[in-house]
Amino acid sequence: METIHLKDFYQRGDQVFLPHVSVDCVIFGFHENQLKVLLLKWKGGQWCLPGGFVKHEESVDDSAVRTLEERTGLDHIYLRQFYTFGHPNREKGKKIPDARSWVNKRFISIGYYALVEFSKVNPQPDILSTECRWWDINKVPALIYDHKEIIKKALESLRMDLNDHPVGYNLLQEKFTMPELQRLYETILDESLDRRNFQKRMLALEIFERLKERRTGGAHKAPYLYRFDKKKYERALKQGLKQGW
Amino acid sequence: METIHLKDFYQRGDQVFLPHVSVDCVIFGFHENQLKVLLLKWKGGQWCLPGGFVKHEESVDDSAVRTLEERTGLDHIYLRQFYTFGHPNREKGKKIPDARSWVNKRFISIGYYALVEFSKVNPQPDILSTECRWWDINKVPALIYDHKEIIKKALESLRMDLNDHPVGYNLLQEKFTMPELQRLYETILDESLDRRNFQKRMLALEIFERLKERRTGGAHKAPYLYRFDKKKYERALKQGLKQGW
DNA sequence: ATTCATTGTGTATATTGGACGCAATAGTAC
DNA sequence: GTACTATTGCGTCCAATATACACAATGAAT
Repeated sequence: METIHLKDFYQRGDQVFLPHVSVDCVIFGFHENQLKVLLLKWKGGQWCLPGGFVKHEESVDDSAVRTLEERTGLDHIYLRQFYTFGHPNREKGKKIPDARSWVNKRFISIGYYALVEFSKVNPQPDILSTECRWWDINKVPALIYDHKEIIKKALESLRMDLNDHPVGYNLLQEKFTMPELQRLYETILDESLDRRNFQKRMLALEIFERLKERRTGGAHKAPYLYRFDKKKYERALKQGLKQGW
Repeated sequence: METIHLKDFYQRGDQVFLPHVSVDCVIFGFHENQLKVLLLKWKGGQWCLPGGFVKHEESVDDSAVRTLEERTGLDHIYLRQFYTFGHPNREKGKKIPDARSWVNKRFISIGYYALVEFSKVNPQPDILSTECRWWDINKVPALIYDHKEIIKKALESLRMDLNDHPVGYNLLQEKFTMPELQRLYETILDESLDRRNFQKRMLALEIFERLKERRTGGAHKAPYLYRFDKKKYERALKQGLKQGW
């Protein structure tokens, strides 16, 4: 994409990308007890979700992965498709410089959300934007199109998924404490949880490994550090990780 | 669609429909204690899911609704988008008569599943097919493209949704008995449930109205008839219909 | 050494879920 | 009509789980 000139992109992008189909990514991060989303500042001045288009021979998933890698500098990101947005007027107020461009048509957008380790991300704008940075989930600015609705639905999906898929650790550093994991859950779910019951519940999943290290430096008793244990996780999955019925 | 000639559809359908975007519907029915799906016999001879294309000014949801109404003769059907399929080779072996047609390109397909009352459906083939009929979910024939995978994912989604959304009644007639509802759940979930606990659990939802009538004619004690009560349902939804956390 | 917020672990209670008992009932057999 | 049988409606008991809460241990600050 870097080698494509903007003019070419507008005029002949449809030779590379499928028309009418786009991908939008809601990239979640967690920093200073706040849930964040990564947004781009569109050259028109407004903010929007990082997204992209699907190459003619590329899978939609891969398109999302490519967008993610380009915006964050990371790979192997936790990614999940959650909904496809297809209202004909979802891009109300669309303003594309080149009126005749293929980009100036109606688009169906496939929504993905991603969970990333905040501190590792190196935000990079794309060729259509001038800035890329984190926003507090409660303070996102006005966004183009239906992107606010997409974020809303992504958060709802994440909350639902959290019930039966303990994926929250993807938002934390490799080693983390139970209090840190709890703050994360509380922030995502927007409610406070009992410290002791939370710990019991998480440990009952048997997908974390407790290290001998502790997080020192805090003003009080040093909590243990934990690490996600993929082997334990896969074993737990096979046993059926607590689901309905 | 009926007024469109097949030749026009292949040659100029892209003036009406978005290229590269399709909708596939997994229509579930329930009959004689069997879960059924409605399939079409493609003119090439193979079977496939009922589906369609999205008009330029039409929402994707509406496209699914249109397909549903055309294939079943019903409206106000319970419908849910569950996944979008976007692998570039998902239509391996595609054989479109007109090789140059827009239909002969790659398609992204948005998957919906529908729950319908079996006895009310009047199956209708579309212009690309010669036959439309129900198939037992366990006996579906070879299907084109990735349609078998789509059915599989639809069933998984239905099973998941059933945990927190008691939508099963959509598959039954207006009045039904608890044993009938239980057979339905057992069929969808593919496991047997305790009769008494099932009844307790369903009635605890407080979304059904028990009628004074009973289902007579059976060889034994006549069970009560129940009916879905939308007002109760919406009240229950507001109270939070049993979810995690 | 004392203080204090925080952590690790445990218990007591309430709620839910699953296994099962039993009387009532609608048809069948005689 | 009477006895029989499979099914239904309603209930109880026990285990599993979830929730509320108690208390000692810890580590930095004073």
